[in-house]
Amino acid sequence: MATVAVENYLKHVLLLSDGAEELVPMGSLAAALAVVPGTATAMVKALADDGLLEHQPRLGVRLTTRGRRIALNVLRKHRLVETFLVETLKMDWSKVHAEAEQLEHAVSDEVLDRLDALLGHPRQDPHGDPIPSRAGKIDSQVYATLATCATGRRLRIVRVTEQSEEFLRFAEGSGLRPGAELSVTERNLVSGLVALDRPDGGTVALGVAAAGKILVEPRG
Amino acid sequence: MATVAVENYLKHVLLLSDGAEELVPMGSLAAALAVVPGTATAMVKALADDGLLEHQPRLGVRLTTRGRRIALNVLRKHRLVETFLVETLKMDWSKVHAEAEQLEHAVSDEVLDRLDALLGHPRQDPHGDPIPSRAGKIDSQVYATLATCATGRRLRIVRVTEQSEEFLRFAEGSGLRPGAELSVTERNLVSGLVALDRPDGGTVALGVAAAGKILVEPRG
DNA sequence: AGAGTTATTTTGACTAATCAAAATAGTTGG
DNA sequence: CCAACTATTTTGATTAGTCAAAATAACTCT
Ligand SMILES: [Mn+2]
Ligand SMILES: [Mn+2]
Ligand SMILES: [Mn+2]
Ligand SMILES: [Mn+2]
Repeated sequence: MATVAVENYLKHVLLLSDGAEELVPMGSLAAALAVVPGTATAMVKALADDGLLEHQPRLGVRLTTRGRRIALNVLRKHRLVETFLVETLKMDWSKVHAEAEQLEHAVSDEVLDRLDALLGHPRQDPHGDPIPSRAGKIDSQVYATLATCATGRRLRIVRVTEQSEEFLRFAEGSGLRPGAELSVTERNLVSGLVALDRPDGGTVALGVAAAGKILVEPRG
Repeated sequence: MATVAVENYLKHVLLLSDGAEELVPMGSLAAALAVVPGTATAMVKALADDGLLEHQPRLGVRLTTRGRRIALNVLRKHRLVETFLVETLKMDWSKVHAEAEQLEHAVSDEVLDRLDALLGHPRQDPHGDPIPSRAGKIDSQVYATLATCATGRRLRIVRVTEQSEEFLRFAEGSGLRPGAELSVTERNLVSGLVALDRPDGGTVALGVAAAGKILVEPRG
C-alpha cells in the first residue's frame, strides 16, 4: 500500500494539474506539501521509479495512469469524508478539511463504499468540490469566479475553492456558501474591490483575490 | 502528538496489563505488536524517557498516568469506531477490528465526541468490550468464561475477547455473540471439549481454548 | 552575450522505526 | 552450584521522509 506521504504527494499533483495534462512545477508541489524543494525532488524521483508519475527534470511532474488512479481514490475519500462529517456529524464546514486530511489515509475502500451509500452517492462535497466516482471520473466543468464573471447578472455560488478555516468562516458569515444566490454590483480592478448584493438586501465587499476563490454560475 | 507507533505501543501495554498494576513483560509486548524483541526494547526506552511508561529492565513495563491517559483515549477511539462501523455502516463485526486499528489514529477528539453522541454514548463495543469514558474510566468487571463457568446453569454471553476475523465468523455462525443465551452441558478437561446448548435447541461443541475467549454471566 | 535572478537538484545530515544477530542476565534442573 | 536454556538488551544496519545549504541549470534583461 501507498504510505501517507505518497498519497499526499499524488493527491497534490492531481489538484495542481487542473484538468490533467500540464506539468506541475516542483516549486508549487513543494509549497503545497509544505516541504523544502529538495525534499520534493527526492520524493518525486522515488515515485517516478515506482511508475506513479513522470518527472521531467527542471520542468515538473505529471501523474501516470496508475498514479492518477491512486490520487483520485484519495481525493474521493477526502471529499466523501468531508461530506460525512458535515451531513452526518454536523461539523462546521470550516473544520472538516483538516480532519479529512488525516482520515483520507485511514478509510478503507470498503468503508468508503458504505459511507457513499449512507450519504446517497453525493456528487459534491460541502465546499462544492466534485467527488470523483468510484470508477475515477471527476466533473471538470469550468466556472466563472466572482473576480471574472459579468456584473449585474443574477448568480448562484457553486463552489468555494479555499480550504482555510478562517476563509470559510468569513464566507459562512457573509452568506457565501454553495447554493447561495447573489450578484456582483461593482468591480474595481484598480482598487481590487468587489461588491456583492444578496437577495435578502444584504451587501458584501471583498478583495479580488478572495473573490477569485468563489465559483459561480448564471441563474436567471 | 503521539505518532501511530507510540499510540499502538501504549494501547497494547494497557491491554496486556489487565487491571493496571502488573508489569508487562517485553516478550508479550513485542509479540502483541508483531515486532522483534529488540525493537520493543528500543521503543520502550524512548517512551520511558518521554515519561509515558516506566521500564524495569529485564522485568517489564507499566504505564505512567500520562501514558495511561493516552492509551485509554486510543482504546476509546478504537471501540467507538468499531461500534460506529457496525451500528451505522452495518459492517460485519468480524471485520471492524482491522479497520479500527487504522482509524483509531486518525479520528480527532472532536470527531470522537460527535460519534459518541450519534451512537447514544454506548458502554460496550460490538464484541462486548467496555468503552472507556471520556474521563478515562473503564469498566473492569471480571467474568467467568465458557472454559471456567459452572455447567448446567443458564448463561448469557457478555463479551468475546478475540478479534480475529475467522474466530468471529465462527462465533457468529454458532450463535455466540454478546447477548445470546446458552448453557454448558458438558466440559471434559482431558479431551479439552466444551459442549453447549442453545435455547433454540441447537448444540455447539468447541475446544477449551476457544471457550476461554467467551465471557458469560449467570442468567436466571 | 553576459550578469544577475530564480528554480531545481545535489549533497550531507538527521530522526523514527524497524530487523538480524551477538551479548548478557536470569532462571532452572540435575 | 554449575551448565543449559530462555528472555532481554545491545550493536550495527536499513528504510522512509525530512531539512539546510551548496551547486547547477534556466531564464531575463539590458
Ligand atoms: Mn492527507
Ligand atoms: Mn472540500
Ligand atoms: Mn492501531
Ligand atoms: Mn472490539
